[in-house]
Amino acid sequence: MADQKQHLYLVDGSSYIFRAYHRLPPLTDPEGTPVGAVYGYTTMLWKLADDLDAAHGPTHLAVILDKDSKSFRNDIYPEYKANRPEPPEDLRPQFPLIRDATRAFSLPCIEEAGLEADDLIASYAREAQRQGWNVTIVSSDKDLMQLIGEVDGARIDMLDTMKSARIYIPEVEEKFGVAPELVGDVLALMGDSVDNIPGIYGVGPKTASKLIAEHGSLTAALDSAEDMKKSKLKERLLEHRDDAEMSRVLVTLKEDCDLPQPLEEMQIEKIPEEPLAAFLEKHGFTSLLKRLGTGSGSPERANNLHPAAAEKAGDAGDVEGNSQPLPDMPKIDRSAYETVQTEDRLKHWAERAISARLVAVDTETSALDAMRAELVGISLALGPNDACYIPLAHGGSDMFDEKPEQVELEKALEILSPMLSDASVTKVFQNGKYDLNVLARYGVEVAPIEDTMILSFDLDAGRGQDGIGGGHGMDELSERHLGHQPLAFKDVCGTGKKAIPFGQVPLDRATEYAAEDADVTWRLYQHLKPRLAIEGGTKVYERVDRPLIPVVAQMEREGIKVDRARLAKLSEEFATETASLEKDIHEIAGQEFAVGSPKQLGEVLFNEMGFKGGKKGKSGQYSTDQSVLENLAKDEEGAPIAKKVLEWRHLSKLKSTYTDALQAQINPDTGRVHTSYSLVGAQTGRLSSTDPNLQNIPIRTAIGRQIREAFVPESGNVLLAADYSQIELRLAAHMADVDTLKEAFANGEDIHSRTATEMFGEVTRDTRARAKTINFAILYGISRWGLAGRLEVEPDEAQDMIDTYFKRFPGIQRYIMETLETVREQGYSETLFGRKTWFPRIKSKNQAERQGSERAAINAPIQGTSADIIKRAMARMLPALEDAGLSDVRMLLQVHDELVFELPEGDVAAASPIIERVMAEAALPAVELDVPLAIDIGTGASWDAAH
DNA sequence: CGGATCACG
DNA sequence: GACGTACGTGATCCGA
Repeated sequence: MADQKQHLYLVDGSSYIFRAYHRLPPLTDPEGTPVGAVYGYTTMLWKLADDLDAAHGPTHLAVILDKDSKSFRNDIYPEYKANRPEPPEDLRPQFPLIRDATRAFSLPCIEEAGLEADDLIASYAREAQRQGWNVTIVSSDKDLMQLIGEVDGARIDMLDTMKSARIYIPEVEEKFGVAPELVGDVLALMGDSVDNIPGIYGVGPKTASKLIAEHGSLTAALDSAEDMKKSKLKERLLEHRDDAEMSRVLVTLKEDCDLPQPLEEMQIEKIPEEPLAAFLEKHGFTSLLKRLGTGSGSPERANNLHPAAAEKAGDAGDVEGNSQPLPDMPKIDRSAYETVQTEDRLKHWAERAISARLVAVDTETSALDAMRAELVGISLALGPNDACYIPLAHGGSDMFDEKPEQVELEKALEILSPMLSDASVTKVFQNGKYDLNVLARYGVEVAPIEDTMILSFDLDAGRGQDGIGGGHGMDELSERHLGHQPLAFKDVCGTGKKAIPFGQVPLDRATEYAAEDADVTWRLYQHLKPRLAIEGGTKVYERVDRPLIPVVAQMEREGIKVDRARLAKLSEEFATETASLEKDIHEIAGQEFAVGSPKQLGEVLFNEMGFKGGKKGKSGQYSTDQSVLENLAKDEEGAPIAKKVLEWRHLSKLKSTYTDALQAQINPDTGRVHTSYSLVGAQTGRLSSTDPNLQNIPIRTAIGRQIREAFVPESGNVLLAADYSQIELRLAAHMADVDTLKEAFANGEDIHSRTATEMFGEVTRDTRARAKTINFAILYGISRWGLAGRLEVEPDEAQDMIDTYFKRFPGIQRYIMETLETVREQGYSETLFGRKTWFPRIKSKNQAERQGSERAAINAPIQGTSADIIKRAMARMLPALEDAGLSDVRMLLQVHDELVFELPEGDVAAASPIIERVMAEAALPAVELDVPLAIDIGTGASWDAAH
C-alpha cells in the first residue's frame, strides 16, 4: 500500500484554452505567433505543478484534449454542436502549441478520435475511483459536475483554476439545486445553446432545477406534466418530451471508454527542467523561465510578452520589456489582512498612513450609484499584504443577529479625515471619482489623489481587441499586470435576487474582499506609475486627466434640475399619439402586430404587404431602419404606413428613452438628475455619460427639443450653454496645416460655405449641404462608397469629389497618410497633448478589420485633441470663476464640445467672458493652435432656450 | 445577451 | 475577385 493516497488530476485542456483566450490580452511571442491562451495554459499547469508536494496535490496528472469536432453524439443527433462558431483566427495556431506546452511539462496528453474530452475524463475518473483513488477534474464545465461525489472513500471533485475554487457536492447543489447524480437530468431539461442540445424549449436552468428537485428524476418530472394544471410549461413538457429524452442521452457521459494510456503511466513527481526551459524560452515566457532556476512559485507576470499591436514595432514593442523591474512582491495573502474594529487600531492605521505618505484606499458601499450609496466600510493598504478593512455599517445577517463590533461611523471619519485631506499623503484609488463622491456626501474631502484606472487608460487605451483584455477595471488590471485574480464582488455578495448587501457579509469574508481591493490597487499603482514617464504618458495624466477627476466628481454631485411635471405631460402626449399611430398602422397592414419588433415589421411590409426594397442582413432579417422606411415613404403605396411607422418610432423612442426614464432618474434626496461620467469610456479620450446618458438628449427635431425644455435652473438662476464652434474641423485645419481652411477660420467664415465655394464654385443650399457632409466624411476617414451612400450619388462621382477635396486642401491627404504611417509604425496614434490610442488591428490581414482601424486612427487624433482641450477648460473653469469672485456659478454638464452651467441671473454678464476665455485658451500654453477657437454662448430658462 | 434601432457630438 | 463601407458613444426593445 502506498503511504499516501493516490490522487489523479485530469485537466480539461480544451475548455480551458477557450476561456484563457477570452480572458487574456492578445500576446504574441518573439516570432509574432499569438500565444495569449498558451501563456494562460502554461501558468495554469505551473500552478498545478506547484502543488505536487501539497497534501491534496496530484500524484498522477494527465491533460485530456478534444481530438476533432465530431463524436458519437453526432450519430445520435447530427445537429450536436452544429452552432459552434469557428474558433477565432488568432486562437487556431495556439491549439498545437497547447500540446507542445503539455509535453514541455513532460505530462501525458490524451486525445482520441470520436470521443470528446468529457468522455475520456469520465472514464479515467471512474477507473481511478474504482481503484480507490481520489480524483480532481480541472475544469469548470458544468457537464462534468455529474461525476462529483464519493464511492467507498474515493472522491471525485473539481477545481476551477480561473476562480481558484474547489467544486464539490455543496457547490453543485448551490448551482443546480440537486445532487450531482441528477445534474444530467437538469441539463437534459434546460438544454444548452452552445452545444446545441435542445432540452425543452422555454425551460431554463431555474425551471429545470425546480422540476428535477421536486420530482427526483427526469422521467418523473416529464410524467408529472399530465397532472399539471393547464399552463405553457405543461404544454411544452408534453410536446417536447422527445427532445428532453434525446438530450438526456446527449448529456450522459460515456464512462466506459477504452483507456488509451494506463493510469500508472500518469504518475508524476517532479517536472524535469528540460524540455520545459526550452519551451519557455522559445515563446518568450521569461519570467517563468527565471522562476524555473530558482524553483519558486508561479509568476507574477510575463514581462517580455509583446502586445500584439506592437509586434515588430521597433522601440514601442519593447516598452514593457524595458520597464523598470518591479520590487519583488509577495503573493497576495488574504489571511494577512486586519479587520479594524477599535478606535485604537484605527488611529494606528491612520498614523501609519501618514508616515507612509502613500496609501491605497477603497470604499465599500450599499449600492453602485455614488449619489445614493451608503458607506459600509473603508479599506486601506500601505504595502503588499499590508492592508486592513474598517467596517462602519455592518449589521448581522438578519435583524436578530448582533451587530459586530465596529468603530462608529462618524468617529471613524473624524479619525481618518485629517489623513485623507493631508496634502502630503497621496491617496491611491481605482476609479477614485466614485469614492470621492461617496466620501464628499459624508463631508470628507480627499486630496491629493492618484487613480490606477486612469493610469491604465492613459497608458493602454485601445490595447484590447473587441473587448478582450482591454478594460481598465480592477479585476482585469489585476489579472493582466499582477497575474492574480481577486475575489469578485459576486463571489462575496452573490448575484441577482440572492444578492446580499455588502453590509451583511460576515466580517472575515468582507475583510478578505475589501482589503484585497486596496492591496491590489496599491500594487497596481507601483506597477503602472513608473510606466508613465517611460512611455510618455506623464503629461496627459498629470495635466489633463488626473486634475479632472475631482472636477467631474463635483459636476456629478451638482446634477441638473428637471421639470418632472413637464416630462410627465410629454410622456402622456407621446403615449396617446403612439397608441393612435399603432391603430392606424394595424389598419393599413390589415393585421395586428408588434410595431416595435423590427422582425415582425419587416415581415409585414415585405412579405405580407409585398413591398419591394426589402433587404436582409446577416441575421436573415429584413432591415427596417430609418433609411429603408424613408425610401418606402417615397413610394405612393408605401408612404402611408412608412410615414406612420417613422413617426411611431420617433415618439416611442423619445418616450421610453427620455420622458419616462428621466423622471425615474430624479434623485429623491436632491430632486435633481445626476449622471455618471466615465473617464475611460471612449478610446479617444472623450468622456461618456451613463445612468442616465445626458450626452444624447434630443436637439435635432422640434418634438425632441421639448425634452430639453424640461432641463431647467433653480429659481433666480439661468442655464448657460457654451460650445466650441466646429472644433474638430478647426483642429483638422491646424493638424493637417491647410492654409485655405485656416484662413477661412481666421476670417470667421462659414466653413461649409467656404468648402462649397472651393469645391463647387458656388454656395447654394445644396452645395453647402454636400460640402458639410464631405467635411465630416474627411474627419471620419473617407471611402468613395460611404460618401456615395450619404450623398446618394454614384461611387465614381463621390471619388471625383474626394479628389477635388484633396486637391483644394492638399494638407489633408498628407495628414491621413502620415497619421496611418505612424500608427502602423508605433501601434498607436497621439493627440496634440500626447494622449495615445492604440490600434492593435491596424495591420490585420482581414481587410474590413484593418480598414476599420484605419478610419478610427484617422479620427482619433482629432476627436482626442478636442477632448483634451475641453477637459483642460473644465479643470481651469471653476478656479478662474472664483478668482473673479464668481463662486455661485455651477458647472453641470459636458457634452463633448459643450459645457452647461447654472448661475444666478445677475452673474451672467460677468461670467460669460470668463467662460469664453477659459474655453478659447484651453490649449495654451502647451499647444499654440494656428486657428482661433470660437465659442458660442447662450443663456435661458431651459437647456433648450440656452441654445 | 446579442442584434437592431436611434438619440447625441 | 470578394470583402463592406464614416468616427465616437449609451439606452431601449425584442427575441432567443
